[in-house]
Amino acid sequence: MHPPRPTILDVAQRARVSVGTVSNVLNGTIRVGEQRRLRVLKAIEDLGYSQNLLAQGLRKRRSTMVGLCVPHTSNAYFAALVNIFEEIASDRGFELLQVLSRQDPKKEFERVQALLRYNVGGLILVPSLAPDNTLKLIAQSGTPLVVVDRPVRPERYDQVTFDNRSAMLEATRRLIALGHRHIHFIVRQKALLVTRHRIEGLVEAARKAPAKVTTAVFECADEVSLTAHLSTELRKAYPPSAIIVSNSIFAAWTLRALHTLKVNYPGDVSLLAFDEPEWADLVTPRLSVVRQPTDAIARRAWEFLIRRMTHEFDGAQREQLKAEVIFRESIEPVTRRAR
Amino acid sequence: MHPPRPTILDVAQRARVSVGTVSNVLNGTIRVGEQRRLRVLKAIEDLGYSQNLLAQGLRKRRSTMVGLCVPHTSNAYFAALVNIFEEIASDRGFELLQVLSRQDPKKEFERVQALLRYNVGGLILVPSLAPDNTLKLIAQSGTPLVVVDRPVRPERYDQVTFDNRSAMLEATRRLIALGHRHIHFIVRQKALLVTRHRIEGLVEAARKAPAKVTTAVFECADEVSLTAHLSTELRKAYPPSAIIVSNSIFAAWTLRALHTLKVNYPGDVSLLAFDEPEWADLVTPRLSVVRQPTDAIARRAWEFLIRRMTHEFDGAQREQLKAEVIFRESIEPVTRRAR
DNA sequence: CTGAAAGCGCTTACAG
DNA sequence: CTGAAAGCGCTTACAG
Repeated sequence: MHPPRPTILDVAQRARVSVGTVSNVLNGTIRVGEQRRLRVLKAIEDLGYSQNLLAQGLRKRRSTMVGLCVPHTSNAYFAALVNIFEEIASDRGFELLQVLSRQDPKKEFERVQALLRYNVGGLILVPSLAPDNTLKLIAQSGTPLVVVDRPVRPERYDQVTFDNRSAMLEATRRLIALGHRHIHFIVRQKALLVTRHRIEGLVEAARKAPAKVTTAVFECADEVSLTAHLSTELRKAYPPSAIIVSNSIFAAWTLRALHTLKVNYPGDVSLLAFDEPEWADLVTPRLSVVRQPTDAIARRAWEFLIRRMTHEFDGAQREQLKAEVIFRESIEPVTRRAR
Repeated sequence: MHPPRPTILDVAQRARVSVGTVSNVLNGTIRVGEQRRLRVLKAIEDLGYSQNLLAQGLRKRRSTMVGLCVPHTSNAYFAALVNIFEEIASDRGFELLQVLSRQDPKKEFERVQALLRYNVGGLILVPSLAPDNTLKLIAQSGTPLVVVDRPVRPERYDQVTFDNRSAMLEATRRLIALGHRHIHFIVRQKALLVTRHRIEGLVEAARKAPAKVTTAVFECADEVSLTAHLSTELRKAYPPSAIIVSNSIFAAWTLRALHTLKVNYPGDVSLLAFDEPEWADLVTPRLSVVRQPTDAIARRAWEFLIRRMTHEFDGAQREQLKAEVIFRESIEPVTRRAR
C-alpha cells in the first residue's frame, strides 16, 4: 500500500553511480566530481530520498540522537530547558530522545539504560538525588555526558550548574537588610547537593549579619505537610518573617497555604522562591524569585556535549553560572510593629 | 578505552547456540528448548548484554521509538501531555522522540520529517494551524499516526480531541444564567477548527438564551494588541461583562492588562480561560477555566496508536472527550448596577 | 575521484 | 526446536 522509502541504492542506480559515491555527496567528507554530484543531487530530489538514520547510526555506531533525562516536565524550569535543548538540537541536526526519571534513582537508571540501547550520541542529565549508579553506567558505556543543574560529586564529569550558594547568600543578605531576622527555608531534600549549597549561603549570610538572625531549614514532601508546617510555625510567638522555598511547586503550595491560613501576606511574612515559575508576576503580590539562567545553562551544556562528542576536549568541563535574585512585592521590609 | 558493548554474537558464543536462538529467547516469538534458554539467559546476565535497538529497528524496518510533535512545552497542558505519554511509553517499552513545531507549519513539517528518518514506529501529533502538508507526509510514509487535541479535517485520521463546542455552550449558558448579556471571546486564530467549534457553542448559547445576548469574537496576536483591544472595548458605553480567552497565555496577558487598565475585576468584568494553567487557583481571584481531560486524552491516544501499529483496527478511530467547565471567583454575577 | 565489498547488530524466512 | 544465511540501509577502508 505504502511505497517503501527509497534507499541509497535507488539513488545510486538512478544517478548511475555507486552507493559509496551517494554517501560521499551526502556526508561531504570526500570530494565528488561535479557532474556526478549533480546527478546524485538530482536523483535525491526526484526520489524524495532522505537517509535512514537508523542504518546510519548502526553503521557509525553512534546515532545523531541525544538522550535527555530530566526529573519531570511539570516544573516550568525543566520545561524551559527542554524547550531550548530542542531548538539547539534540531538546528544542529540532532533529535532529542527524552525520558523522565521522576526523581527516582532506580527509574533514572532504567530510563538511561533504555537511552543507551539506542546508542545515543550524547546524554544530558539533570540528575536525581542518588545518580551514582546511573553515572557509572553512562561512564562505562563511553557515551558523552553533561550533567546539568545539580552538581554531582566525582569531579570528572562535565557539568554546568549555577551558583546556589552565592544566590542564597545575596538573597538572605538583602532580606536581612530589610529587617528580617527570622528566616525559614523549605526544601525537598536536605541531602541534595544543591540544597546544601543553598543552606551554606543562608547560614553564612546569617552569621555575617550585623544583627542576630535566626534561620531554620525544613524538609517537606507534600502539600499537606507543608501547610501543616506553616500553620504551626506562623502561630508561634516568634514566627518567621520570611520564607524561602526551594522550587516553584513549593511556591504554589505555600501561596495556597498562606491564603487558607489567612495569613497577612506579604505584610507579616515575605516569600521568595527558587525556580521562577511563569506565573510569578501574575499573582498579587508578584512573587520574588531566584531566576536560573536557563538559556545560558542550556547553551553551555550543549557546547560541552559537542566538544565531548567530537573529542575536542579532554579534561572535565565545568561551569557555574550566576543566578539572578529578583525581589518583588512578595517581599516587604519588616516594620517595627511586626517584629 | 571503553570495552565495546557485547553483541548478540557474544551471547550466542558464550551460550553455545546460534544468534537466531538468542534472538528467539529475547523476543519470545518461538519456543526455545529449556536448557538452551537458560544458557542464553545466563550468558546475557554474565555479559550484561542489552539489545542494540538501532540494529533491531533497522532490521524490523520500524523502531520502538514513538515520535511526539507538540507546538511547545511552555504550555502547562502540553507539558502534562508529554509527561503522561512518557510514562505510558516507557511502561510499554517505547521511547519518545520529541520535537517542537513552535506553532509553525513549516517547522512542523521539517521536524516531523526528521522523525520519519528514524523510522519511528508511531507518531503523535498536536497539529499546528496548517498541518496539511505534514499530515500528507506522514500518510505517505505509512507511519501510524494519532492526532491529538486539535481536530483536523480529513476524517480518515485517528483523532482524540475534546468537545469544544459543548464546553463553550455550557460555559456561555452558565454565564448568561449569571446575568451576562455581552460576552467577548478572544482567540488566536478564527480559522482554527478548535476555535470555530468554540464559536459555534458561543453563538448557539446566545441564540437560545431567554434574553438578548450579544457576543463578539476578536483575533489577537500579541500582548500589545490584546491590551489595546481591552482598553478600547472596556471603555465603551456598552462594555462586555464577560471575557472568554482561548488559552492560558491569553489569560495571563488579560490579567496583566486588567491590572494595568485598573479595571474593577471581577466586579465589572468576569474572565474565563480555556487551557487550565497551573496557576489558575493561585491568582486572586482564582481563575475560571475549561479544563481539558489531559490524562484521558493521552491514554486514549496511546490506545489508538497501538491499535494502529499492530493493525488491530482499520477504520478511522475518533473520540471526543468532554471538558470540564469550572467557574471560580473570576466570574461574578452581573449586578443591576453594572448593567 | 570512484566502485566493489565488508560489516554495523540485529531478525526472519528457510531447511533440517 | 535449531542453525546457517540472507538482508535491513547505511559508511568506510581498500584498491584502482
